[in-house]
Amino acid sequence: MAGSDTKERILDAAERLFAEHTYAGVSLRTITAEANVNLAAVNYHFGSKDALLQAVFHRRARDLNRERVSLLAEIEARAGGRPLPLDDVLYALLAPPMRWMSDPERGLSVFVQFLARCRADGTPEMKALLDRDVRHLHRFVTALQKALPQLAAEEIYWRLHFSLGMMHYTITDLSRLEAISQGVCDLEDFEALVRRMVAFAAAGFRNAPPLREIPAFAIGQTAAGGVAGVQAGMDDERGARQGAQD
Amino acid sequence: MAGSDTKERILDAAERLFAEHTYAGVSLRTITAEANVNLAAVNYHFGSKDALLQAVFHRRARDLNRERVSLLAEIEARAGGRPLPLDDVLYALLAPPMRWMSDPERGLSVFVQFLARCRADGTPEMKALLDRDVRHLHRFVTALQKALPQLAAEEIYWRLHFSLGMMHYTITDLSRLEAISQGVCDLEDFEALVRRMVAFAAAGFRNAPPLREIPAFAIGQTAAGGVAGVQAGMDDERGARQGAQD
DNA sequence: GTCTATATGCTGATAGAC
DNA sequence: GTCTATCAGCATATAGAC
Repeated sequence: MAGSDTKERILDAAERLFAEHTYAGVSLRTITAEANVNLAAVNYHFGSKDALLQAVFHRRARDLNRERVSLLAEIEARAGGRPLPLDDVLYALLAPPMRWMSDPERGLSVFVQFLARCRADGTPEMKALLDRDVRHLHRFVTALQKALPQLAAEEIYWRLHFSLGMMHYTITDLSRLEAISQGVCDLEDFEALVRRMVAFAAAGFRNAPPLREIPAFAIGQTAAGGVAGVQAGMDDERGARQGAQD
Repeated sequence: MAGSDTKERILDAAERLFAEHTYAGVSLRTITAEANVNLAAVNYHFGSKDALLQAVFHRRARDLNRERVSLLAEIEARAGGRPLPLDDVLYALLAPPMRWMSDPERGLSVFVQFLARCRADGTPEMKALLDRDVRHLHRFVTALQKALPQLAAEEIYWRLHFSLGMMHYTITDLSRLEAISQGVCDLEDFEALVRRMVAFAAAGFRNAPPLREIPAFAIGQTAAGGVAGVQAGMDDERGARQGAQD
């Protein structure tokens, strides 16, 4: 038990710390201290910090993939030859990571956050690991086209991108919504969250007009200095005041 | 010119490198080499690496805030006392960072990515800096309520969150869409991108049903091992195969 | 497998010449 | 303001006792 347990404890600690503090932001000393193992154990069991990162990834990626395949298959089977129900396809796309996030034992939850953090990290190894998920997304493109046959492929891609953004942001920045809503939104009810997310995305897929029917916006075209800037993570009144030089 | 130019060059280099490689992932040596200045210049001009980070933030945050305020004001003025047009409010929320992203001189573009990266970074200083943007978002909550008076506050918060996710993800992970669409989507046309994004979000705001009218999903409730898992950044077939142990 | 001790290099920060 | 030289500390990784 001893050896295997050490390995698992290292993986757990690394997963959690990487998810919270970035790959470069966590040292092996921090990881081994958190895992209550000796510093040298990481290099003994994994070879290097980089190899540890990949081990954290691969430990759960297999289960994730297996579960995803079964869910997709279930939807196709239910539909028979009929067009796929849009809401179900979007549910298959968005629900699984949300379920992982709500894992009461926190293990899967941490892994999902770890993966989201990996996307944000700039290390080449990370990129290489994550840039391989394109093939899988093509399954969803196909499924979405079966659900909305009249929609052009370009529109499918963009709306899929927007839907992934909703999910990704929910994984990484739910704390921000907490700060905004100040208790109005129940952030613990992941079942309701998934239903809201699917409904919002489905409405976008179904009801957004194609590009040619969207009018150009006339706002903010006047001022010489360009248009207002507001951004997800930074347009902060106090921050901007601090930044002001007058 | 010499001193001020050095400061600017350091800020430019730090902004770019932090955006790409994380705060912890970039050393002062890398920054000063990139900026073609002496290593000691950072500590002379800014005091510390941490202070440099904050300086990068504050350099452009003021302009960002100023532009945002003027755009919001323009929309309110155009509406007079009438209810605000939903699409315009969403345009005010989503368009500015997209415009910054499309800055041909790349300076503003890098800053937006820098800010998105800050959100992903776990350093306490970052968190403190970014957690102050809540007040500004309340303006948009109010504006959205004026645009959709019948919508409950809870729904407004969630849909605002989803819309911010679309924008945030577009800033950080547009390369993924490029990989998926393989040339079908034009990622250079930010004006079209903004129109698509606003249209998708507006459709979600307008047409998504409230929670009580969204049916629960029956998929994936059967298997003992839980439901499929698919996530934005990781469900990779090859990766999962590598992770498999059989 | 687990530990201590250590090798080697890079980190942020500073002192002091110019 | 800019440079060189250097500090003290921490990083990853490894060698070798137990």
